[in-house]
Amino acid sequence: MATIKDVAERAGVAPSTVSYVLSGSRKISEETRRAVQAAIEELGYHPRASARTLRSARSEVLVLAVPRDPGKYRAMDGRFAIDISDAARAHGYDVLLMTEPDGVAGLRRVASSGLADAAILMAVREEDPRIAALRALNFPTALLGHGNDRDEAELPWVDLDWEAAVTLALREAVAAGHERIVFWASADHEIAARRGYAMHGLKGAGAAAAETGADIRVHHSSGDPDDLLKRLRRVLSARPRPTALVVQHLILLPLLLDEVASLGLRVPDDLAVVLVGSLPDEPALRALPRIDLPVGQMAEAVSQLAVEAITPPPPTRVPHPVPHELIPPRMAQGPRVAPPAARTPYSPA
Amino acid sequence: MATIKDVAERAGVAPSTVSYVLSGSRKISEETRRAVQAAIEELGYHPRASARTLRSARSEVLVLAVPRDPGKYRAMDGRFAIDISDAARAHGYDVLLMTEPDGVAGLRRVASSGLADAAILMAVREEDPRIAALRALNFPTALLGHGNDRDEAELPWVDLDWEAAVTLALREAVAAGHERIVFWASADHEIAARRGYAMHGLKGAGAAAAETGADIRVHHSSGDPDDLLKRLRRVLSARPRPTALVVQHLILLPLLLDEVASLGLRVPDDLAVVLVGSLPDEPALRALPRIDLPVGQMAEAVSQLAVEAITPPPPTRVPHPVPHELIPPRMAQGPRVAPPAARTPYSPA
DNA sequence: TCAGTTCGTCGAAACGATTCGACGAAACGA
DNA sequence: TCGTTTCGTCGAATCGTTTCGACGAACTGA
Repeated sequence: MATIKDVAERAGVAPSTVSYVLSGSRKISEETRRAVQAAIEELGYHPRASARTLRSARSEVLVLAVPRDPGKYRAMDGRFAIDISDAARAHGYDVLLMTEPDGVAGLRRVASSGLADAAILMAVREEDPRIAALRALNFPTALLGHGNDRDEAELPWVDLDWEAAVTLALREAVAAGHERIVFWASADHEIAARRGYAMHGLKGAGAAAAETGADIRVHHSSGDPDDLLKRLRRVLSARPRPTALVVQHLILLPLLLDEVASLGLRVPDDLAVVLVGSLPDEPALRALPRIDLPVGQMAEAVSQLAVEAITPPPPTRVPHPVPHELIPPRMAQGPRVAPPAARTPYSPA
Repeated sequence: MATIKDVAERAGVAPSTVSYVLSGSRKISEETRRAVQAAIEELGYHPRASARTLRSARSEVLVLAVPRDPGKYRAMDGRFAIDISDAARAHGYDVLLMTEPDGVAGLRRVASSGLADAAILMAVREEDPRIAALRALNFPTALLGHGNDRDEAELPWVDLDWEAAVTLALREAVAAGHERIVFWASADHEIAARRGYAMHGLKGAGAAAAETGADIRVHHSSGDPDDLLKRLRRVLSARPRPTALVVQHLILLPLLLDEVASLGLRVPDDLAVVLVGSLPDEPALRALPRIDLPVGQMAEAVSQLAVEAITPPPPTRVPHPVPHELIPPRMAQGPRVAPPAARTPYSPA
């Protein structure tokens, strides 16, 4: 493994000169620069990350805390991880995965050993102990998602405006002519845990009801497949039957659609289905009107916030506000909400 | 940030003594050990990873190269990433994500800067340039999946025995009484690229046909949703209609099932569906007989191989073989393959 | 011609751990 | 009593960068 010393020797200069060529932080003559560059190429030299980090106290690494519900896996999380990694690279950072069930110990270890320069937290929960731990270490942190926690106000975050998203989806359903709409909210346990997206979604349903005056019934989903199906059957057997279903709880969506089909209901003729917070670019979902979770945009934004948190802007006369980004929802490219079929075909007496 | 020196001062010993307490590589009196431990607790001391790495030339990090088909996202990849991260931690390693579209440059950078000690490559393709690059650097590497590449023989890998898996699935279908079975193989582009799982799957179908003598038709899937649906409709409109469908191309499975339903076919009464290589613990799939991809087991195995590749076993008289692990398939817990319905219900004359 | 700049490069210190050889004190055997 | 081990600890070198101050040489202006 070549070191900076080897490069210096081969180029006939001092190691510090090589360093300056690399960093560009001092003026170097064109001739010297060329000699150094040549030596670097010839030796295939790459600076040791550890030496750099030791000296500069910067690792150029972000740690990403992935939520772990043991036994449960959400495709969305993987997608975020990949998109965040891409976005971070664009800022010159690599991404380290933190999947330990006890995120607190893991984050503490990574943060205080200097393995990473900042953390990105996914799926923050209320009174999240990871937030407290990182704040105690004064470790730069950005959050993906937000709730209503006190601590969160002090940290930068990015989120889809779930409230506006649910309102928008319901409004579209109403605009398409639906009068009896069911909002299939987050699962019981998410609501019990007062997850941000869950609470905001419920609020959005309330707002839509008030705004449109339509008959919007809210039903909580369930994490248990059988339970979910039972509830769905009950909801769809009500008379008159709802003609549109706006779904925020998407983890079990295939199961849900399957059940709808086996109840003999055709989508969208018998039941219009609208999704809120879906995985973008999912071919399987292309036939459904939906509001995708803007994963790419959120990944880009949260990476940027994390990087910015590393070197706080110079203190100004007016205190700098902690940046929060609420992304407005928009309907995905694709089909619009289908109008309800006439309940009973028109038959003149 | 406390350093080893601070700890030493507070404990009234030399820095080296602290190091020995931490590593246990020299005998230390109980009294001193306690004093040092106390100082460590009080100061919340964590050794700097960079200093450690600089000195020891070990970063305790694995880099995981995630396959990137731009615009495409496979939930399986995220799942592997998370499971591998868990498994690596159990060996004392953290995982760095490598998602750069040009994996070669990224891996070269990480490898030769000493950011990681070994690499895990997912979705290896034939003549994979990443393999060549890493081998040129003599960088410890383990592969997830295998094909028929020359280079692969030199590197450790883990894979599901796709050939046996497909054979097993088809054999189960035959055993359940099916006589006309369609094997829905990988997509055209995967086969054209001669991906390992695709080729092995096809081979398994051939083996099953030879073994059982059943009428097994092989159809290649398509990456294009519309194309896939077109092919499916053609296959299912053949007369006599196949009674079982063994599916290896699962990315578009929901779409496929949707189409089956909208053709008016009930699963499994009109058409038994068997999956090969599915994501484990997917509630949506619990009603289908299937052979799950053993993600956890593969993640564990590939992590272990990567770690072992870092410190090669001492050379023995007989040369050490490169370890390759082919995991035997097994049907997932859940429903068995349903027998075909009698084509025409029995009706005594 | 000479003092003062500017320019390009160098040498050395520092970052924070690990580890080898050394060393004083205590324990040991003869 | 005196050499020899053994035990526990220490000091110093080392890993490979970055960066600060210094220092000749060349250039400037009077």
